[in-house]
Amino acid sequence: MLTERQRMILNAIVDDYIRSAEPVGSRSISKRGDVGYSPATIRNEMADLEELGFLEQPHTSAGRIPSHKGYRYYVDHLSPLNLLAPEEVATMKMFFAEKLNALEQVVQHAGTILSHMTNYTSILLGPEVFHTSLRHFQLLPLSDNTAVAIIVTNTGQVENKTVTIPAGVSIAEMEKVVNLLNHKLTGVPIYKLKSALYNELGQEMQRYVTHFEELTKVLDEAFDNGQDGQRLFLSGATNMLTQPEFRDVDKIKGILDLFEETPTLMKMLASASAGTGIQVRIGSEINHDVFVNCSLITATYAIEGESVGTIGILGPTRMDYARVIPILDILSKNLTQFFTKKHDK
Amino acid sequence: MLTERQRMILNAIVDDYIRSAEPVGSRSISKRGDVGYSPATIRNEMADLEELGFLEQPHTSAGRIPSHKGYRYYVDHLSPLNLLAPEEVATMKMFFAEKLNALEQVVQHAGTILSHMTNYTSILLGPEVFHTSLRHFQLLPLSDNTAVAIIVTNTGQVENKTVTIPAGVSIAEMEKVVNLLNHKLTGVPIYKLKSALYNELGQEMQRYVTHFEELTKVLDEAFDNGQDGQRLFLSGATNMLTQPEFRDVDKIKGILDLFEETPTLMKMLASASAGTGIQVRIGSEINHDVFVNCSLITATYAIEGESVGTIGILGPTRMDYARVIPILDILSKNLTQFFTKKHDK
DNA sequence: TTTAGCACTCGACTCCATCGAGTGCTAACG
DNA sequence: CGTTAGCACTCGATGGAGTCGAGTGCTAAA
Repeated sequence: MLTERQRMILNAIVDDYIRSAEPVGSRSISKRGDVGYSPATIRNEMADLEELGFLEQPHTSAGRIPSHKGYRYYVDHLSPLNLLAPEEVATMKMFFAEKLNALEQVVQHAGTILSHMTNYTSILLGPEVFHTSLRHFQLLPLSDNTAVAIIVTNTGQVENKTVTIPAGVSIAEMEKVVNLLNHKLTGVPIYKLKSALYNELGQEMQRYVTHFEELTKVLDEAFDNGQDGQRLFLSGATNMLTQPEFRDVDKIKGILDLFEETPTLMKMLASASAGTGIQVRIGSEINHDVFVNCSLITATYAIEGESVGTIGILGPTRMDYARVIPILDILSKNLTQFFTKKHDK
Repeated sequence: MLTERQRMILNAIVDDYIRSAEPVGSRSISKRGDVGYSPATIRNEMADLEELGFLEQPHTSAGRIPSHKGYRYYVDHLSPLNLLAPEEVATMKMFFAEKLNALEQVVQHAGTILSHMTNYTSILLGPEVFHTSLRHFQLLPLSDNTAVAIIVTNTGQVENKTVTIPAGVSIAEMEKVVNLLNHKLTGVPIYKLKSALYNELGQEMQRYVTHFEELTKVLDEAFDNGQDGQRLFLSGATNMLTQPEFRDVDKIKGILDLFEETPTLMKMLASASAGTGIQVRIGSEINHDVFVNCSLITATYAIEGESVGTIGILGPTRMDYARVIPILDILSKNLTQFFTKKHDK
């Protein structure tokens, strides 16, 4: 589709623009050395590239900037992953050498590392409870009509919820049910809890328990891990402010507003997990008006081969892809390795 | 210190400036009606007020703006709490009528209500675990050498931590200890757990258990609720961006950066809890460079007479004190009432 | 003591000239 | 024929001059 020379020039322009955030002129490309042509020649090619839709011109007498299509081409043809400085790779490795116990803490910490290393905003989804299984269930009375339901997963995540106890249900009764559940449901994946409750245990429970219906309602409530099944971690939100394209308060407002809408961000990240490997979404590909000038790069991490969470970097479309992509790649792989190892133990 | 007329004029100026965010001239004050003097007279008084340090002049031919001292005077002499619209009070009442079980959720929700009602940023400290007591303790093995420690308080808060189990300690041994602890420590305030563990139980435990030292280390770890004792909730951070004084990205950057530093914010809020009732800190009184142009208004809420958390509103010094103060007042009182009632049940 | 009148100040805004980076086109060059 | 030098042209950015007007301080009269 593009000649070798066009490819080189487009590459050079995107590269330059990523560095400078200013429209790139033919002269500066010519002087870079890696494209050995005169400004005039480059100008001709630039005109062609613009016609093909890879470049844009803010106004007649300015240089060119990459279009979304231009970025897309650049990313898709990015040279075999750029090498990171060894000390940076070391930083990431070291992080996993640290003794951290709580799964979610590890993910959160990974987020701050990401945002610090890249100077962009990191958005991560914590390990999905979905694919973990029940380790222990408990119902602890607090007062006459409330109790805390506690669910512990095999990964050590603890979810809790305060539930209301229907009038007439005795503590003894509840204990019986809880014992039964622990006996029968330990090891069952969290997402199967509800169906297991109804299908397999329903009858048995009905035999032991008088207030069957009320109790299932309580358990329903306890097992219903709405959006709490996964936690969202955001780090380096203010890095957005350092980007010249967002120096304007009005432009940044919408973005920061969205940062407070956890569910929306979750959906955004979750929709990525379908694809495998590193996924790059540029501008409108993110499907969010406020992010038209942003790019989102995501990767997933897994436990035992099953993808359970997502790590992502959000920055301007003029993002340093060549640097961010390998960072995400390494970090996600390390996370997977770390969790899998931990899980096996 | 000030004449009645000076007080009125100062009041009028602060009032106007809060509304308009623009330097206030003598003419506009004269036209307000509540101060029945000509611009010339008011000009004279304004000159005096400036000399006394209550007003400032951005430049010679501009109106006056209140100085920190001016705001302070204004706040300290604020007329007996302004009345809120009944429907606003109703909004807050309604919120507490809702059936919400988890304590922290209530606080978090209160934060969003605060920021929405005021259009400023709300910062709240969740109920301190410190003053709650142990309801249940549990140690749940996950793998050969790790376990989840779960602490449930009488308020239904659940804290959990993954701990490492020293080699050689058997599960049976651990269970013995946990049973003993539940038997002896239920009802003990969280902050006394550690000392209770050492002083009262040390000897008894030593009798039953062989790996005494290793086990206390584990329990130490479990009971050590570092900064997790309290949770911070921030809402409406982007409301800051709508304030004309922060239209500049450089000015806002520092503020938003600090918003990501949870521990700093915590200290900031906690230092308020010393005072009772509503506390207003203006500009430099907050003791933070980035907040020189901000004011922080805080109130505390209590459980059983003991103050356990703080709710606060951060906005520009040019904040609508007359509105924010009663809102905070009502909400904090409602929170106290709500928690106390809930606690009694 | 209060107020009307007035000269003065100074930021905000508009207009305009200048500057320069970058372009597109044409013609010359190897 | 591809490449390049040369050149006129475009257009945003920059900066200075002029104007406007809100607001002041001071003086003198009511």
